[in-house]
Amino acid sequence: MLNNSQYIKKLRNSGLRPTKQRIKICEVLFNTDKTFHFTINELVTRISKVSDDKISLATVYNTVHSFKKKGYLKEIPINSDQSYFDTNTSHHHHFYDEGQKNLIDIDDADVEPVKINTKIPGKRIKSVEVLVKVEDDKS
Amino acid sequence: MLNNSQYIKKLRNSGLRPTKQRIKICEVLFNTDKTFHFTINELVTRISKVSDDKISLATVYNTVHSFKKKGYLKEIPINSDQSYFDTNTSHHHHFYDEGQKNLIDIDDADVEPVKINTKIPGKRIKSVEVLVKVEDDKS
DNA sequence: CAATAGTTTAGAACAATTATAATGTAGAAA
DNA sequence: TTTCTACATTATAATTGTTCTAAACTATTG
Ligand SMILES: [Mn+2]
Ligand SMILES: [Mn+2]
Ligand SMILES: [Zn+2]
Ligand SMILES: [Zn+2]
Repeated sequence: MLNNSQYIKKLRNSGLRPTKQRIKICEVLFNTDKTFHFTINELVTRISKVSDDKISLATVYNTVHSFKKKGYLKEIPINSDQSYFDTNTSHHHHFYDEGQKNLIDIDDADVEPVKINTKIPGKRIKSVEVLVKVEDDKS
Repeated sequence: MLNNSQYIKKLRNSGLRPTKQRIKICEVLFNTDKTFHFTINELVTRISKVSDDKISLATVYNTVHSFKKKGYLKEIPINSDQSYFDTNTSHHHHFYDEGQKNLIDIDDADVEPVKINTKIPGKRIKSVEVLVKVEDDKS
């Protein structure tokens, strides 16, 4: 929930020039109370809804990738057809409804620490993410 | 670790005609002690190494998809670029080394039951899978 | 056998993503 | 302010993984 001048600062601090395209994408992605998940095409649609002048598809891809590199977005491997991105960059988990193709956050606090009783020599754990697949409860 | 006539039975029992292509793919996928992960292209390579006559790419795709549908393979969402498949169809978890793009099984017994302290109304949990990202332990 | 439904195949089509190369622009230097 | 330059955007082409098509082939049944 920042205003444009704050996005400009944020971009500059990241070493990214605050172009009008990047600022617009910041607004669409971050100017909201709730975080959300999106595909590139969904993002393009959102952008076109709030803005008259269009941003080229290449720029949307470029921007999403640089935001991911800077840590402002996470990529979520759910579907091998399309990349899903997440504006929630905190450590968290997901419910996924394969039927509805619906992805819902699970707060890290709502998952008790996962104990892994094995390890790989020479490797250290970087993150532990839980994916909970759900289905309709037609009991 | 079955022989051809057992694959033929298995295929027939699944309602799949035991063609020589499907039998060959069964051999490559299941005639081994260890389960493994693969992409379609890696499978095509494996096939061409053990066989003179080639199986068309379309058939490899078709077969992998029907085996997945029959429950003989699982698809693993690791990478949004390419589909990864797993000949280990038991419930288990994964270590993933993003650097080496290396995927290693974690036995279900090596992960203590994951407690999720939240739920979605009207939905029931179908599975809980843990992805542990690892990196080089350069300490 | 002959008939038929299922299968394989080469290649076309498709969709997501990335590369290209020309044009535009933000920021710094003059 | 003007100029310069590295960075950014864009339209479009290229690439890649995957699916579709429709013709040829084959396992199975009668
Ligand atoms: Mn798929
Ligand atoms: Mn990707
Ligand atoms: Zn999320
Ligand atoms: Zn596995």
